[in-house]
Order: sequence, then structure tokens, then C-alpha cells
Amino acid sequence: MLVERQLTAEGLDRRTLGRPEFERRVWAWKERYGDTIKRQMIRLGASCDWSRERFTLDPGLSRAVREVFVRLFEKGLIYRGEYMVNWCPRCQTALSDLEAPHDSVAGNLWHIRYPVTGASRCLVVATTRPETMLGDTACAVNPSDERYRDLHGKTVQLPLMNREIPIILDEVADPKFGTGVVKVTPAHDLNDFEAGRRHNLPKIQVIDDTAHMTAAAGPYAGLDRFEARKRVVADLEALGLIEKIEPYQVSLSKCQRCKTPVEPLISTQWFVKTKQLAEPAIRAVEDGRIQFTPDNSTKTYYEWMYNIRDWCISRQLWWGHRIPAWHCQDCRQILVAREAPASCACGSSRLEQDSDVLDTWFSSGLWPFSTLGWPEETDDLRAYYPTSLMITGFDILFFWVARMIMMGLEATGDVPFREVYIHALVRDPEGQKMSKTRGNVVDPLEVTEKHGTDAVRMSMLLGAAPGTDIVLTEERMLSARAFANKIWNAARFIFLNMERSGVPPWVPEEAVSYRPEPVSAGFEGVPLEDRWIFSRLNSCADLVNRAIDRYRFHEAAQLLWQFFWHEFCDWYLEIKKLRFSENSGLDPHWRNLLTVFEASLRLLHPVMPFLTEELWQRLAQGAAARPISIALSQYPQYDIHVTDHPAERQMQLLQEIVTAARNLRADMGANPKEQLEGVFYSPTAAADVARKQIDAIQKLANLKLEVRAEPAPAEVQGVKRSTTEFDLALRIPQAQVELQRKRLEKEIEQLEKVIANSQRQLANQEFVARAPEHVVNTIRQKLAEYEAQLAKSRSALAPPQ
RNA sequence: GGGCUCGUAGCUCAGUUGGUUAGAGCGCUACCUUGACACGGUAGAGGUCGCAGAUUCGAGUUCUGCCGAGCCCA
Repeated sequence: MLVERQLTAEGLDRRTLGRPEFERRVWAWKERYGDTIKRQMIRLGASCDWSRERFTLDPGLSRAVREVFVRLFEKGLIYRGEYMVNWCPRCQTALSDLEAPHDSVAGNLWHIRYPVTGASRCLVVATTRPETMLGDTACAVNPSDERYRDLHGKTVQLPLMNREIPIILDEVADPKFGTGVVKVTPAHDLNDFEAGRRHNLPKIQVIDDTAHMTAAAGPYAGLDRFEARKRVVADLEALGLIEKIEPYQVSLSKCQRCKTPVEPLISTQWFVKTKQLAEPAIRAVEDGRIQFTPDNSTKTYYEWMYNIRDWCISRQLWWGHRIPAWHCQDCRQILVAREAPASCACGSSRLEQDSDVLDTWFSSGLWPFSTLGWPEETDDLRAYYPTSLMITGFDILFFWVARMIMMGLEATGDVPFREVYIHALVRDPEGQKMSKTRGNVVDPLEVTEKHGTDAVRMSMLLGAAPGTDIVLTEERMLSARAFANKIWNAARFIFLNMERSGVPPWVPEEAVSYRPEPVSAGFEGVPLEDRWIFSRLNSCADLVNRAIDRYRFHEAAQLLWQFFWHEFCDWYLEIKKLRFSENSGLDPHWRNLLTVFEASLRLLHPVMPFLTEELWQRLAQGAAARPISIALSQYPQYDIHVTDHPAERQMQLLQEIVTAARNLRADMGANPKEQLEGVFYSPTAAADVARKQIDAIQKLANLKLEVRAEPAPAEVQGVKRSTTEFDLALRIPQAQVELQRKRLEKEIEQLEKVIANSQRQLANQEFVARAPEHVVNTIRQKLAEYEAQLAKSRSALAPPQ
């Protein structure tokens, strides 16, 4: 179409150019612009086996097209027939139903009087296209419609044409619509065409393939169809035959490519009988040989397949696969063959190939096997067919996916793929579908240039929940860029400190078998933060792998974000700052840190390929034997032996202590830079954690802390924050103690609410009797904890005298 | 007309088989230019999960109806 546009601009058209020259031009265009999408994909970091790139007009694929066509024809599944097609008067071609989408547009419903022959009354018919009345060959009423019972078998006089046409009884007339009478124009409306078939009505074509009126339209011949409509209406009005005109929403089909209103025309086209192909294709999905994700696409698929109609596959275009059929110029016989036949059965050698080409989706439907060398039994075909996964958009579920399944089953006897993942559609910031006409298309190369490819990928993935669309907003991309920046800065920090500590180029060890190293002898000598981060990394790898397996990419992206930013950076690196020392060399702290960091990069790599590749190359530069790219390295996998529950519990306590202290500080309005003194009380294992991790706690909360392995006394100095495990008291100026009251009151209020809830639930006999035991126990346990905490908060609010 | 999807914090959305005080990012508020990062840090405010019923000991989650938004097919 773009090539035709170019020609128009040059004052040419394809007819003056001739077919060979036109084809040459299209190929030239394809050479020049054909790999735009490929370049975009490369820029977005798609890692495909580009050596297998194919084009449907490549020789191998063309051979498959002819093979399938001939086989279907020989099985009687392809036929040539006269049928009503969607005709584009501009493109001069037939279109499939899918290529002629219809919109609701404002129009009119004209009510026209047709005088009944030999009677003084008129039948009133309602139509949205008055100009087609010139081709009417009947009027129809519903057989069950009592109002018109007396007119059965009568005729009416077609106004303007003065033709006598019968009144037929047909279901096409809906008694509830309009007057219950419809005009029947078999040559220009699909429903009428079918009604005409049922009643053997003549088909009078009054509009030609350029949308002008034909000679059959009498005085209107030569007029454009819309001009003819005006004239017909004006003439009818002059005759007093217009009863009324009411505004009406018309369903108007337009050519998908050029938006010209489609004209339904009768013509001879090639069709595929789809019912027989659809049956096995439905079964393949029903019995699970093909699975859709998200699952609701399955319903859409069934809906279409159960109601499938024959597929018009011929196009009157000059670009595409020529239909492998030859017309004998002498006996009119049509020969369908894989290669051009030399002569016809009648002996004539005057054979001309059909001028039509095939719908592009015909060849696309063969893609999964035509690209692998079919019909030859190639090694590729044996190795890769059926393919594992088809990823595509919902908008071509019918165009492409359904047809691949039908064609795959028909040609090879097996499904073309096991799974279909329907990806999200990217929408503009207003949630609108992008379209060239609306002008809201986001150019991937542009946003990539602006925010970085990795940020664009991350922002899309974060929104990629199955079944929802992705709204691509500036804010989202900016926040993803902030994440990329965070990774970059974390790396900078690491590289900088490696230098300070005199760490030599690091050689990654076999990360799969690596365990965090102790800084002194024994398991207890492994720093808590290392035990913890290895356990967290392992858990993250597990969840990310599982999320990806289930196509829950938004979940994977969020897990990676949470892990890297809020665990690795916020806690791990912050604690590690305490462990660095000048000239330490590659000590266990460093080995642990670098191993986790390297694995994190690998974990992040599918989402942010460019950034992670860059950092990974720098990080692992010392390694002699390693993959040349992070893309070729192993993706982190879950290993049950790395899970360290005690470390996770201890680290959680550390975090709770630090958070409690920060809360207190914020409540008191303490300056973050001011170091506060405090006392930590706990009769439980928390005291042990506090004692061992005192450095980290003091650093992270900017405290000078004394740890006492005992319960807090009734009254402490300063302000106090309590959990079930511990009490933390900070010394602050007496004047600020009052500030705590508000927070305590709020906390008490919240606790009272949840305690009341829990109590109500536990008081319910039926709940205790019927709910699973673990649920009841959890609530009992929680209630006890709430109550203990409430007691502490109350005493802090009003210390016993 | 038939089918499908969605209504959860100001915005964009998570919430896996019904079961702890419903989450995230952005935005917002307060404090902090601390030698990785102000594209940052810490703390915080903000939701009767569209409405009305039903099932259940228990519903954001299941069912029905209604209201609202969108998509696909006729």
C-alpha cells in the first residue's frame, strides 16, 4: 500500500506501470525498509537466532504455499465460487471479513413506500442504503408476521425503475425491526444475497467495482454511489414516496488499509472451506494439546472457531503469492498444480496463470513449518516441530494463531505449537490503543534513546500482568530509569571500594556451589548479612524463575526490584560498609559480596540486558574461562541448601530493631545526624542478635546502644518502642517526650481494634468448630501478641506510679 | 443483539486455590546536600476494595442482579 501511495505521489499507478515493474518496486521498497521492525527488536535487546530470519516470499516458503494450496484443492477444501465479498473500490480487491472491520457511524434510516400492485396501499420498507433499491428484486416479510398475511403472493412496483418484484416470505425480515418489511438486493448485501439464493431471485448489479452506478441503474448510471443516494432520495421525495427519514447508527464496514467504505459485491473468488479444518483445531485446544495464556483467550478462540465462515483467500493485488491455478484459454478448464503445467487436457497450451494472489495470512498460517523446510522431512522439522511457544497479540488471534493451528494440523498432522502466550498491548499514556491515524504511536527507538532500553523494558514488564494492557507513561519509564541508576550506582560503590580495599581483579568461582565464607573459623563466623543475602538471593531466584515460567512477568520484575533495591542496597550494602577496610585484599567479605552481586546481575539480565552486560564485563574481567557474554552464563536457580531460615529470622529482628529506633527518632523529630543513646531490653534470643549485630544496629539507626538481656523495667528513661520480642528505650530531652503521646494513642487505638476483631472471631463457636485448626491457632497466637503489645504501649503511655 | 474484560490509595495497577492489621510504583507531607546514588535516604499521611443481595463460621477473592468503562464478533 505504501508503494502504491508512492506511485500516486509520482503521478503513476500500478496499471500504467505494469505487473513486473510494480513487483520490482515493491521488492526494492522491502529491501530498503523491510527490516525496520528487526532493527527495533535488536535495539530493544531481543536475542533471536537472526540466522533463521525468513520472509514469506522466500523460495522455500513459497514452495510450501503452493504445496498446501494444491493439497487443499485436491481434498476439495479450496473452491472457486461466486459469493458476496467485501470489495474495496479503492484497492480494487476483495477483502476477508477480518480485513473489513465495521464501525458504528451516524446515518439515516429511510422509510420508502413501495406501491402494492393492483392495490391502493403501499408497503413501507426501511433501508440505510436507498441507492441499492435500484437493484431490488424482492421485498420480504416474515412468514409469522400477521400484519402482512394478506399480501402473501402479491407483488409491488419498484419505484424509479418501474419493475414488478415479488413479496417473499423469509426470515431475513425481522418483525420487530422498522416496519417489518425489508427490501431485498441480492447483488449488494450479504443477507439479501442469501435470501436471494433461497428464493431464486435474480441478482441485479447496480454498483460496479469502482463504486459507480452501472447501466442497470438506468438514469443513475455513471454516478458515484453516494451521489446516486442523494439523487434517489430526492427523486423519491418528489414522488412522495419517502414516508420518513430517521437518524440511525449504521454499522459501516471499511477497508482496514485505506478506510474506504467497503462495497459488498458478488464476484468469483477462491475460498477455503473452514468447517472441516476448524474441527481438529478446536479439539487440539479442548484436549489441552495447545494451551492459551491468559486462559480467557481460549473462550474467544472457541467463539470464533465454532462460528467460523469460509475464508476468502484471493486478492486482486499484484504483490504476494500468485494462486497456483492456470486457466486454459481454449476450454476454460482450470488447472491447479505445484508447477506451471505445459498443456491442458484438451491439448491446448494456451494457459494463463490466475492473476489473483493469496491473502498474506494464507502463507503466514504456514509459518511454523514452512520456515523449517516443510514439505521436506528436514532435520529442523524433526527437531523443532511442534514448536514450544507462540507469542503474539490478541488482535491477531483469528488472523494468524487460529489459522496456524488449522493449517498446521492439516499439513503436518500435529499442532504447530504447545502454548500460546497472548502478550499485552502497549497503550499510550491515556490508555488509548496506538494507531498511526491517531498519531499517538510511541517509537521504540525514540523512548529507548531518551530513557535507555533497560528502563523501557523494565517499565513495560512492571505493567505486564497477564490479561491487561501496558500503559507506557513517562513517569513509569522515569521510575524504571531510577532503578537502572540505582544498579549503576551500587556497582560504582562496589568498584570504588574494591580499589580502596586493594581487591585484585576478581575471578568468579563456581557460583552454583559457592557458600558464604566465614571471616573466622566455623559456621558462626559467617557474617549474618552474608548468610541472609545468600538466602534471599536464592529465594528471589526461585520466585523469579517460577514467575517467568507462568508468564507472570510483572511479578518477576517486581521481585527483582524488591530484592536488588530494598534488600541488597538498603540493607546488605549498608551493613557491608562497616566491613570494608583499607588493604584488606580479597577477604571473605569481598568474596561473598562479589559473588552475590555477580549472581544478582545474572538474575537481572533478562530484564535489563545492556546495563547488566556492561557491569558484568567489568566485574568479571579477571576470569580467564568464562562465557563471552552474561547472556550465555547460567541463570540463577533455586538451591534448597542455600536457604537459611535462622539467618532470615535474625536479620528480621535486626531490621525490626533498626526500624523501631528510626520510628522513635522520627516521632521525636530528632535530627538524623544526631547520635542518640539508648538501652535495648530483651529476655529472648533477640538480645543475642542485638549483641552480635550491635555495630550494624548502631550504624543504621545512628545510636549508641546498651544491650541488656532482661525484660524492661516498668519505667524507663526517655521514650520507648516495644514489640513482643523486645523494648527499645532512647534517651532524649524531656521536652520531647510529650511528642510520643500522640503516636502511642494511635497505636493503642489500632491494637484495640484488631484485638476486638480477633476476640469476636474466637468467641464465635461456629468459627472455632468449623475453621481449620491452623487458622484458629494463628488467630489465638496473634491475639496473645496484640495483647502483650497493648499492655506495653499502655504502660509507656501512662507509666505506673 | 451475542461474547469477553475491567471498576481496589490522588494516578497506574498487584492481590495465585475464600482465612493474620488489603500491597507496590509514581505523586504528596516532614526531616536529611552523610564520600555509591537528591534518578538518593529515613519516617509518614492516604482505601467502608463500584452498588445491592446471596452462599459461608469467614468474601477484595465465589454466585446473581444493577450501575459505569472498554474490547471483540454479528
